[in-house]
Amino acid sequence: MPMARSATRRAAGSQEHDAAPVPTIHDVAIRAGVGAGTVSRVLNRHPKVSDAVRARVTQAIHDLKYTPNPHARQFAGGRSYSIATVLPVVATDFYLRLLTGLEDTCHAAHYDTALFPLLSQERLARLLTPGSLVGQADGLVMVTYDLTEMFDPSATQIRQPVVLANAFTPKLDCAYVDNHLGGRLAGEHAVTRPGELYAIWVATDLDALFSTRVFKDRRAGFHDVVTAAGRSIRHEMFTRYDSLAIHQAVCALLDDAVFPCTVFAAADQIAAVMLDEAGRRALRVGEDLRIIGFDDHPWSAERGLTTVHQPVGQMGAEAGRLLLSRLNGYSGPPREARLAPHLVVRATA
Amino acid sequence: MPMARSATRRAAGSQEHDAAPVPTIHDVAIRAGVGAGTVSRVLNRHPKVSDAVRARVTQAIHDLKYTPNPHARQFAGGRSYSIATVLPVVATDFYLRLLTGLEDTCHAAHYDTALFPLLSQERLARLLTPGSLVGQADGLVMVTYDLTEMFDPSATQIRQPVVLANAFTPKLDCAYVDNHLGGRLAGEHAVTRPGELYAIWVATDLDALFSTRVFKDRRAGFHDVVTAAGRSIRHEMFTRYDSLAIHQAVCALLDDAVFPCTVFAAADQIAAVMLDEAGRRALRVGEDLRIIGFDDHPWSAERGLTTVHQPVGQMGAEAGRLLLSRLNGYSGPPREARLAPHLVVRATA
DNA sequence: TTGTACGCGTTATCAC
DNA sequence: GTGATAACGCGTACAA
Repeated sequence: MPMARSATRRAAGSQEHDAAPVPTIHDVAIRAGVGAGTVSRVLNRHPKVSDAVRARVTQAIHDLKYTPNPHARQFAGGRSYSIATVLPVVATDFYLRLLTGLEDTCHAAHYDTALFPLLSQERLARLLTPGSLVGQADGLVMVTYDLTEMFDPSATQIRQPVVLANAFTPKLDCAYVDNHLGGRLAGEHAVTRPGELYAIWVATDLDALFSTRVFKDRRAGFHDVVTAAGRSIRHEMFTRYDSLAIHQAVCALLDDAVFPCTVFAAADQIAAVMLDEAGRRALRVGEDLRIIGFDDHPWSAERGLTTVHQPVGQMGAEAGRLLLSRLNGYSGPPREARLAPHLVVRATA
Repeated sequence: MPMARSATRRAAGSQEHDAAPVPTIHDVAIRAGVGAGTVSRVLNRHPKVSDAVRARVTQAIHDLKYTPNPHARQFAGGRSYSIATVLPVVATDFYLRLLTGLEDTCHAAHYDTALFPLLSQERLARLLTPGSLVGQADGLVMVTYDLTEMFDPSATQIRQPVVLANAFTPKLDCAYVDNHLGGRLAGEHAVTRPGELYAIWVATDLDALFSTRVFKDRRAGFHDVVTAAGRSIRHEMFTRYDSLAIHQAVCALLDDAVFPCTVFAAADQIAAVMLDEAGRRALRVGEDLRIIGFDDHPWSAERGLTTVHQPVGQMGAEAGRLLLSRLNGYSGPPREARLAPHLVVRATA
């Protein structure tokens, strides 16, 4: 007869406070005057539970401050209700928007998410091993970089479903923005403006660790349209995505630009720096200097930036949906959510 | 009689490949011709296992590519062998060094680590809840920010031992560098140099979300020494830790600096930008302009930067050691590892 | 030194 | 609609 057996469990090495017996599903069942199975059904939103019982159980859970033991849960053949997200450097608006979309979707389905930033190759290798915490998640989202490509499949011990966000491969579910189209949209607008054309791109892959096609696609799209219009780009700059490097590239471009001109900056972050610098140089933005960005971050509207809008939050949400679909049993061929960007014309171009 | 029962388990929603039955401890036991308990003992480095048996088991583990199921492991009353690290923005040399030290120590003890970057208040609140992945770790390292302070203890559902790295509180185990001493060391060197004194600090706490005493301590130490020497700082700048903001602060400082002078930059990152800008302005570094940094990153030596060396990797390692000690049963009062910085004199000052 | 048996908290499959 | 009960994989007494 199971009684106060819950009073036993205690995390190893807990600081001092001895009490705080972690309540179990049985404790809840007793307090609610039902069986453990019923509590489980309430927890898992099983449809066939009477409202009265559901209420009693919910109340008991609340009273006892009961939280299901995630390990026991996963262990019982169920799932851990956790999703691992592997992504590059975290502190940018882009990833913040993407993660918000992703997490909102996952949390709505009662999944928790953990972030695994890509810091080094060595760390990455350990990440993709089944013993690691990534291996314990029910599913995996890889943002911007398709890590499955970096290892031969036998070494890659990934057992969970994987979806890619902001990247594409035919082998996996993907949620991504059509960057080639984005480049074309920028190009179509740019060629209608008078004067010279310039562009600043983000140089990735410098350390050859990871690679993404995002900026290549934007550039290809822009080139296609510009060429088709019989125009050419007077000068293209490449910069690391670091605000000092961006500043230097912007200055270098403006130093020997011929005005009037239109600049396509492959990211709003770059466009913003160029706006600052243009102000410092007393250039008339929208006349001498026209600027088209890419991203449409919340602050882009405030600054009057003409830019290519990316539905970033939606991309995260789609990635979440694709993964949840797999977790709910879908096992067909890979699917994709290709999202279309659109141009937002404001004051700068 | 347990046989191929392992052939049953399968992650929900796995992509396609049906096979790959995940081996269990029983499979290993059978292959090695021993009991399951013995395999467990080998896994947990129990001393009383004969070398011969240990070898056979190890071989079987290798052959089967067996990995213990972490959930089952934790569930059986053991530990999950995972440590959660909560930290601010990740992509700086500082955190890279710290994490390296921390992870090396933890991995040596067969613990895996997961990173939880602090992106928003909302995310943080969910992090500290027992159901979240952070709650599943055996222990917790909080870097730079003491998150336990942000919530009243009843709401903070942290059940695991916590250690602070790069921060201090008397309530918890801490590994930190004596930043006040670091500031004093910089000050003592600075006052021996001719000319004016300047300083650039990092302004934290701007959004009042988190707070750290790190830069306050450096400033206080520097002030103490400068004042005691009967000197004063001609001008102090504050900058966000973002390379554009840093660049602006550096330019502003140099724009109306009186030379010769000595500048204490509260982080090497700032000192490096100042070195760049000084070169651009053709200032003679080490004569017109003397620069003292703080951190001593690997690249600081190459640039000849005089700086306060912080043993960052060691700080991470000490944090790991303190946590492992708790996990191994220590339950006494909080302990601290206070590490001493030291001045490294090179060409710039 | 090694094998056996039990229990950890939860979900799922039965009967009812 | 609900309550028993059998797994799930591993650690660990306890017996040998």
